[in-house]
Amino acid sequence: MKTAISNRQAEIIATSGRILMEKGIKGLTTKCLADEMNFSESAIYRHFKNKDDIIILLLQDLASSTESRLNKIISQKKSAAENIQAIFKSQFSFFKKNPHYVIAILSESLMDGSEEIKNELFNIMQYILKILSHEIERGKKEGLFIKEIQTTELVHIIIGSFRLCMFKWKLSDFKIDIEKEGDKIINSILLLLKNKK
Amino acid sequence: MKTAISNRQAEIIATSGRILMEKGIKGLTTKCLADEMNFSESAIYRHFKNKDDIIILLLQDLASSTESRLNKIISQKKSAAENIQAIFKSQFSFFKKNPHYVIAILSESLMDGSEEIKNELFNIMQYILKILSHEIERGKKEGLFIKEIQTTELVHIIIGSFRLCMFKWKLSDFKIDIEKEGDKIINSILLLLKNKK
DNA sequence: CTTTGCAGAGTGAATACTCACTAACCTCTC
DNA sequence: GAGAGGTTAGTGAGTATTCACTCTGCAAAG
Repeated sequence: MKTAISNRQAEIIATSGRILMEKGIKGLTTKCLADEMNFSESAIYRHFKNKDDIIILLLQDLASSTESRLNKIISQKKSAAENIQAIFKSQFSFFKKNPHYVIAILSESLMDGSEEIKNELFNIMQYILKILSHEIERGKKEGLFIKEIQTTELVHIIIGSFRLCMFKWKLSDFKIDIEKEGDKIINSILLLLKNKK
Repeated sequence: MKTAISNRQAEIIATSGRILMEKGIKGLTTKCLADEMNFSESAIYRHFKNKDDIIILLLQDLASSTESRLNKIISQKKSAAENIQAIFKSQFSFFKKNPHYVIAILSESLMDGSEEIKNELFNIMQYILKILSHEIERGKKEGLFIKEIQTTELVHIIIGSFRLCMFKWKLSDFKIDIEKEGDKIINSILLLLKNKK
């Protein structure tokens, strides 16, 4: 399905990322993209069918990089708590290096957009949900996490906290130290999850 | 400061709410608003300086109704846990009746919009933050909530969970039973907050 | 001589907002 | 109680701008 990405396409999605950071979703227009690429608007359409396809490629990039990154972590088979911590740390450090993805993930305009884009966003969310659920179940079986609360709810609380971190970070124009703030939240959550003996 | 709202203005913000539900933020255009009001686009400007002012009034409505609603709850001086539960229940039942506010609250386009709109959204968030912090501090003093985690983090976790509820609800096109789902989350959170003796 | 990569000019649709104008109504005065 | 003067709420035709996207043509590469 996935055709190889040309150099030019890679450049375009990289530039799109930069624009996302500088001007937000609304700033990501074909005109702006062409300006930043130092070529004309019409040149874009030599490399992409339409604007949606640019965003889709960008999200596919995020999806595949997220999956390979997190799969590596959970394959190490440490404790559930350690894995969850490692997942969060990895997410925060990755987004710190690539904050433009946060703009895409939190964007309602993308969510309201084309069906394909929506699916890409869903896939990413579903994947995170899946591995978090798995780790929590594992933690419960190990007797480390409280069993009184359903996994679904725990995952909800974790993801909600994570998203709010991202949201606050974006609101601060990415000036907050997200790794520091994120750490605080992970540790608090892990403390809450701990089984009361 | 606040001048009295005319009937027409009230009608316009009510219609805006309906449009928000039917067509989302993107659908809330002056043309659409005029169509739904059965008058011309220009007539809007007899009642509002500009489109932003319509949204500001809508958010001010939300703010004042939220404050009076929640102030009543916390003034009853029940236990912190009961208050937090009542706050959530009140929020969920209010939003169930007025789901269009959820669209406004979760909207990034509004957040990226005018400074005044952003301030309105901030005020609402700040208010919720304030009363939740207060209740949690109270719960800690009463010895009901765990003291090992800072209030800031606990509030973050609670608000994050709440926002994710809203987000999922909106994603489902408001088909999920938000009061039921919300209840589950409140109870889980309150269980987590409980002091481990 | 065909494909690739681009430029330039343009298109149609949408958007928030303005402007000149008007019909209906209210109130005061003679 | 009839006109004068003013207000209110509306119309319809526009404006400037922005947006994604298209069409035609051109130059270089293979």
